[in-house]
Amino acid sequence: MNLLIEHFRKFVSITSSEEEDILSYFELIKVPKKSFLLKKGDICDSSFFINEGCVKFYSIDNSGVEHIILFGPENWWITDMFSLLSEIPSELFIESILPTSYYQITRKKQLQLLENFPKLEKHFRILLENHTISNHKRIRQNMELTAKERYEIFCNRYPSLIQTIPQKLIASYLGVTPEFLSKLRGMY
Amino acid sequence: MNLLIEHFRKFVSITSSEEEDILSYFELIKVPKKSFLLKKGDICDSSFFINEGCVKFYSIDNSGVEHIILFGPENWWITDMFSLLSEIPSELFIESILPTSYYQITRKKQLQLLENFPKLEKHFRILLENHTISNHKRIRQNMELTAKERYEIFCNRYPSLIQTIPQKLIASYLGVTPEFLSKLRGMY
DNA sequence: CGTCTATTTGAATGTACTCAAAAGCGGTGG
DNA sequence: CCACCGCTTTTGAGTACATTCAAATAGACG
Repeated sequence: MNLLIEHFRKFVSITSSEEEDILSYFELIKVPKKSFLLKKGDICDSSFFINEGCVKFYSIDNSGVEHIILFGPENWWITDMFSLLSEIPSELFIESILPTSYYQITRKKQLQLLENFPKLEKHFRILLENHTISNHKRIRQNMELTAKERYEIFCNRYPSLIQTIPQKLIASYLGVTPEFLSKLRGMY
Repeated sequence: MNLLIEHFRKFVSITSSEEEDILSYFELIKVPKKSFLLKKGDICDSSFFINEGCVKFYSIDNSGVEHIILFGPENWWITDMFSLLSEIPSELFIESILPTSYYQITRKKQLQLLENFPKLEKHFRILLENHTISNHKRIRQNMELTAKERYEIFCNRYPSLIQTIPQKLIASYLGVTPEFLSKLRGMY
């Protein structure tokens, strides 16, 4: 019962004889919290599949403030696509916020994987389609809703994260200051 | 010299004998401005490639305010991926803001196209990758920058749109009121 | 030319931010 | 086991960015 293979099986059928072959393209890595999978300035050459734990994908603006673009919980696929494709140094960070294990695959190996298992093209296309849908929702919500409404939606959607991660990370994801989020929470 | 075929040729090689066959999956449609390619409540069953002109992709919030998620100028690929994939009625609108011609392809035909020209899978994957990069930039900019900074970036990036489309649409894209954008522009 | 829409301007308001300080909480070492 | 340290969360006062509403002006198009 491997999470990564199960993940592929959501959209593509994989025989048990293929499993091992596919997994050989990946490296399984365990890290404690506060470990960096990617740092600003690095050229991102890999994609990551979060197997256990959670990472944050974020930027740091000119004033030194952190902005979380998205969380990568279990079962999430994450990379800095811009740096990965352009081979330009990344402006972003990927960092574990819990003890985390993840599968890493370099771009080169990913391309080989797709050569050898063309049916996986479909899998990655579907992932990207779903990701695009989420991004549009996020953009809409940031334009249409107040911080309070966004917080309520976040609580409903990620009840488990609320319990396990610091409020200031949620504030950073919602695009407000931790102080302001604290005030919102008081308004009930 | 066909824009759509040239577009495919950016990432995938297409022989001249394939051209006609590929184009047969699409329908070329011309419309005046203020025509709807998609309305809220419709199930989106097609994707659109903008050949000439420009469309806006937007939502209308509970207060009746319009929020532009993205512009689709020439050479742009656009659809409501959520509705297209889920077959749930769309919450979004796609509407021409200039006289526009576009290629339309239904989901069904697109899947057939991919069956018959599997190399196009790669093309659509790359499109989605680039789209994902743009979305992340947009999310970052909305969190990191003030309205004024976002406006300046928009002017630099889409100088041609500034000349041709109403300010209020730019305000809607930037996520500010038209009145406030007008004030920003006065501050030079 | 007249009508409709877009843009500008101004005053009052609201949402969210900054800075500062206090309170709470969790882990670590003595 | 408790005391202390560092980090997170809360609270408060003052401020800034952006909105609302209203009205005037400018532009576009039949």
